[in-house]
Amino acid sequence: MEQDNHQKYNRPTIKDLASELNTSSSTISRALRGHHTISDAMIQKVRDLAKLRNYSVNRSAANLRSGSSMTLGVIVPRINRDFFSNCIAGIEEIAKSAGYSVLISQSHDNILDESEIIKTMIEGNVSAVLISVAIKTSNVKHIEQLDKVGIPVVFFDRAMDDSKYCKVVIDDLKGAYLATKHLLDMGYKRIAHFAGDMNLMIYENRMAGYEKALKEYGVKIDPTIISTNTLTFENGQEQIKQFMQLKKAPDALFAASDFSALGALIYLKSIGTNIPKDFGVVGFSNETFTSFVSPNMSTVNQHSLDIGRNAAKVCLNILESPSKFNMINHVIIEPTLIVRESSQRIVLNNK
Amino acid sequence: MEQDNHQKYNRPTIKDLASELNTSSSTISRALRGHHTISDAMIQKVRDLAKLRNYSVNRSAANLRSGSSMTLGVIVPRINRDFFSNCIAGIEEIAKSAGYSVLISQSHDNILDESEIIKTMIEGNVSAVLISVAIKTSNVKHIEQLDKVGIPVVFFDRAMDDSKYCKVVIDDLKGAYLATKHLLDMGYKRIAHFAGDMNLMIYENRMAGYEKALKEYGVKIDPTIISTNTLTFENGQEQIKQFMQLKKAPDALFAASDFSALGALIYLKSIGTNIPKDFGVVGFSNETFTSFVSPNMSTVNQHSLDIGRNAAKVCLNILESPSKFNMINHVIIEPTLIVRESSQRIVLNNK
DNA sequence: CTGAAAGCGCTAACAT
DNA sequence: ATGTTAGCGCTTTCAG
Repeated sequence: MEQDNHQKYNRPTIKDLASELNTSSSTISRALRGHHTISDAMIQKVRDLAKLRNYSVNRSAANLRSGSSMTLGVIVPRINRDFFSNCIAGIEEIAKSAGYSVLISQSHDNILDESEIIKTMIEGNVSAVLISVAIKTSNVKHIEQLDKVGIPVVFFDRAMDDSKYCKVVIDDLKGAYLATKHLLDMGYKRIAHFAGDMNLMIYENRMAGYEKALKEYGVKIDPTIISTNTLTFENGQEQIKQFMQLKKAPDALFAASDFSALGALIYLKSIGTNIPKDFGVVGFSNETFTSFVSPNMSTVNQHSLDIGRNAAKVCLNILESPSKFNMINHVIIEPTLIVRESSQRIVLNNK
Repeated sequence: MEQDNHQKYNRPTIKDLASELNTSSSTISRALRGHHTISDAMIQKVRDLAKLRNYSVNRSAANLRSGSSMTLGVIVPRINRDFFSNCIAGIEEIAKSAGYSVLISQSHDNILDESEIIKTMIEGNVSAVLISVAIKTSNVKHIEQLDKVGIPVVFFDRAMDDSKYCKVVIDDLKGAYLATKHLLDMGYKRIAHFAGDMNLMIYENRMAGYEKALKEYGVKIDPTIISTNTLTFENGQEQIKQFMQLKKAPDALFAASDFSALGALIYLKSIGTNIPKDFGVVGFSNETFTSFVSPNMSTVNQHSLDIGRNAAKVCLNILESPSKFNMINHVIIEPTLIVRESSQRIVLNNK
């Protein structure tokens, strides 16, 4: 029988395939999924027909019946950051290999959007949620909605300071420590710090690493050259301008964000500062542009792909464990320092 | 009654709410959706209880029954490009205001992934698909799968050269023309061109715009300073190196991609070329980094947010029209040239 | 304005 | 190895 124009868009169901093969829809369902109790011959026959008739499964029906969507929900502040898109790539890699789909959403660093997304994910019955929280997310009420309905949550990178949740983070303290220590080793004396939002553990830890290195080298911590909420290009430009007008201006910068570090670097160049001779800069995240900009920017590599992969693995562990909520996983990834031109000067004799 | 630990994760259904209010599930369903035949008092009562019981709708069930997912599927090559993430932002804005969700997927510029994603979207019964095709997508077989099941498709930016589909594109020819004309006006004499994949209309058109400007100024087109498939940073670096070794090396570049333009710019700086005095560079897309790099890079603004908005609008038009496939929409967005340092030199007298 | 009943397409006990 | 049956949670006629 030829295609019927009257029902051109009526997609075939397993029932249709079943009647065409004089068998039952359970057999079709099983055959399509390669169930072991179905004969190879039947599997072949069913799959051939399915292809011929252009059959595709109705996920809504399958999800409804089985109670499982085989989908991981991923929430990030924004998708156009290399860091996050790499995390997502890592998640996709592991999820796909385990038969899960990935649903990507961005909160735009907005807690209302984040809340909304979580609601949608609950409605969609995602198997688990992997989240890097919005910057202003200081309470976890909307995240607890997931607990209430039994959906596991794994935090990555930007985690809440609540040890009852699984998380995959880098050792931010160490990353910041390495960066600051490196600047000190290069002979810089007054190292400024652009921190982030102190709500977030990651920025707290980066600050702590900065302070640890200074202490270790006997350098006094000077609050006048530390600023918080300095994460964007614009904020970085603005802030460094102010710092450079101080009587005791800094001669180096460790920024918790590549973007604000870039803002500083561009400003300093515009006023004729020689980088790295007179001023050293180290950022954080290894955004692609850090290797393009001139001078190339030193930065801390967070191994974003690994963060994503590990977050997905933790997630799958939970999903496959019988008692889903008895295992708390805290994975910590080691950051590495990438030294480029912006901080690599010949060490001065008068160090 | 207190929470029952035995069924802690049994999410309430409309049936549960119905029995608690001594009404029917149809009434609950209608009330939750604000159906006009339900009294305001009842609507209030139902919504209050729903909130109290932490009810959330089961989308799988709703989709299955209603046959509509109210979801727009979006497929882009990669999400970590400002251009695409802005398009997505535009789509999200319009979709959300019309009550649609957005499902984001990336093809990684891989036709197999793209095919796979389309399959998944069909299974998920998305209402429509908005796609910017993978670079190697020269046949539309996998896209025709969508037609077969009656899912409308809207192309944006990277469209197939097949007028039966709706598309939202910029006037690439004009953008390229403006860029090249500008370089000529600045007195550059030998303008090279980094083109993209000639499968894609956008790159074909950019090439055409480049040629149009040259012809208009009586400059002969020289294939030795035109290269194709030069879209990445690395390719740009490599290619400009070769061009600069020619006997008749170019003194300017119009690149169809900001990334390859950046590669060229960085290489030229590394060999001491003075930009823009001795060499002019114009890119394409207005990626964020173009305004950071030094010298700032001139580029063509594609108005990515508008592309996304328009693509979503075209999509909604189709979905709301009774005869979904009788309207072909071709929207063309006007690009604008952004002149920055990399091409803005004092016009020489010997022009 | 509300209720009863049917069924979307699929999966999974249970039967054979 | 396959068929029968029930039902996931919702929406939607159709009837009051």
